[in-house]
Amino acid sequence: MSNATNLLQRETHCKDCSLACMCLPISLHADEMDALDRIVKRGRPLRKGDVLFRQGDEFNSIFALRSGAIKTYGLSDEGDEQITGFHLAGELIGMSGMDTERYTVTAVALETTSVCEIPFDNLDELTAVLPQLRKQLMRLMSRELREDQEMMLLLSRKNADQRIATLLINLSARFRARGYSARAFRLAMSRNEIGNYLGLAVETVSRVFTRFQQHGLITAEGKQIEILDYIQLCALAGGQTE
Amino acid sequence: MSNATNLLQRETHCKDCSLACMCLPISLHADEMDALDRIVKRGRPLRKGDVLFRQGDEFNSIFALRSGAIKTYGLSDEGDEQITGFHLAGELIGMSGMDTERYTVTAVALETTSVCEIPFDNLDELTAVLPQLRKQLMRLMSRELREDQEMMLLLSRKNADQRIATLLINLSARFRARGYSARAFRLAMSRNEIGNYLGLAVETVSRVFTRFQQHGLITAEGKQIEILDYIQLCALAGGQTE
DNA sequence: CGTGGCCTTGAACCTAGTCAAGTCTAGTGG
DNA sequence: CCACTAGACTTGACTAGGTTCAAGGCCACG
Repeated sequence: MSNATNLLQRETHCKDCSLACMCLPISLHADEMDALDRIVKRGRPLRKGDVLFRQGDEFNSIFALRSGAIKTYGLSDEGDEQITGFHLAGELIGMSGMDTERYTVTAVALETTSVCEIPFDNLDELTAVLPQLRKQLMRLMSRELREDQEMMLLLSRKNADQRIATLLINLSARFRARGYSARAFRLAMSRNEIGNYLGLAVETVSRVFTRFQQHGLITAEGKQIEILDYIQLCALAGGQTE
Repeated sequence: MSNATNLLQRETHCKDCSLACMCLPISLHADEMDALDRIVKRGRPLRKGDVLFRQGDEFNSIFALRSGAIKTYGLSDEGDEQITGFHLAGELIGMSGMDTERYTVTAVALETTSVCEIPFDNLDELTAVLPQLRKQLMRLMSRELREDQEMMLLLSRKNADQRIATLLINLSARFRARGYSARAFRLAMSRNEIGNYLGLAVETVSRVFTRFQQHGLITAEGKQIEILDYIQLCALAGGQTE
């Protein structure tokens, strides 16, 4: 509505978006991308701590992250939060709500974050006429299934060291894919959130970070991480206990 | 090809299938169901131990289970199998292969099992013209995402007792949904497979079963299970340690 | 400069894993 | 039909990795 918003909207069409290559528009033609673009809503950025949607809210849209980072969490039976994922630019969230018509998790910004809102009914109609879009939506859901399976493997098979190593390698690869350094980056989430996500106590996370530093695998100053021994960290993440 | 196969095929159209209400054809009209039916292939039943598809095989079809039970597993980095799910009649499997064009898990029959093969390219074309089918396919994927999230919660938050209780309650509900007894049923999987799936050692699974019996929650004779105290088992599965 | 939140460190405890027998069961062949 | 065997299951004793509890340090922000 304001000039600022208009400016923001004008700046960011799918065809100009550097993330298009990993987002929904993959392999759409220019006119198809326009059609997609027309249904996308781009609001003002979220600030750290802002809620994008709440578990139980009516499911109307899925969201593509344009920048920043989001955590999603559900409430466990005891009422405390269980983080189900950390999401970076180019990723789609909210899809698990499709089944029940309500979001199954809450999504909160970990830092200043801008998102594209994609009303699902419109998207659904569009997928009927754009096979490539349909395919990509399916692909993204399928990929999430695969990632969840890897997470299950991590949770049921890996020890604390391996879990943290896996997370670091995973983040590193995702940063690289987005054009950032794979070697040095800043964690958007707290130790507490890492522990919650990986099924570890905060204390354990902390201890593993110190141990990794003592062994010269990484340096960690607060949230600033540098990977020193990528090879060995990979090996750890991969499974074998060195 | 044989008479037997023809008979089998004739017997089982989607519109006659008792599982249609939880499978893909939900809320399709008769003619739409025919269209779906035309692309479905129904082969001879699998016997216990038969492989439906292998991790790494080219992804061409998804499969709907008509009867029996299937386990899916991936190989962990150390090379041993990690079971990612037990699947019963009416469920769809193979969808996580969509992303990579290869199946990400191996699917093996736990008992005599018949499946409907649904070539994905045909299904995809059909979803362009059948909005209800598209919706249902999305829903099923979305549901699987939600179930995976619950599994992650189980693996990162629940102790051995709660895990086993959750599995039993979950199976019980699924049997009920299929018209079988929710109170007494036969497990298709071994203790080993249960442990593998839930991230527990076989010995732990065994101990929990005995403990549950001592506390009068269930009886277990081999794979035959009877739930004696549904309420308390639910409470356990739900989270609180009684 | 003080406060609160986040992070780190230490010590004790506990759950589930591992190792090692031993039992039960289903399937096989004499 | 029964004896035999391999695999599945159970049970006990010990161990280890991670949680919990408790305390103290660090940093950012008012």
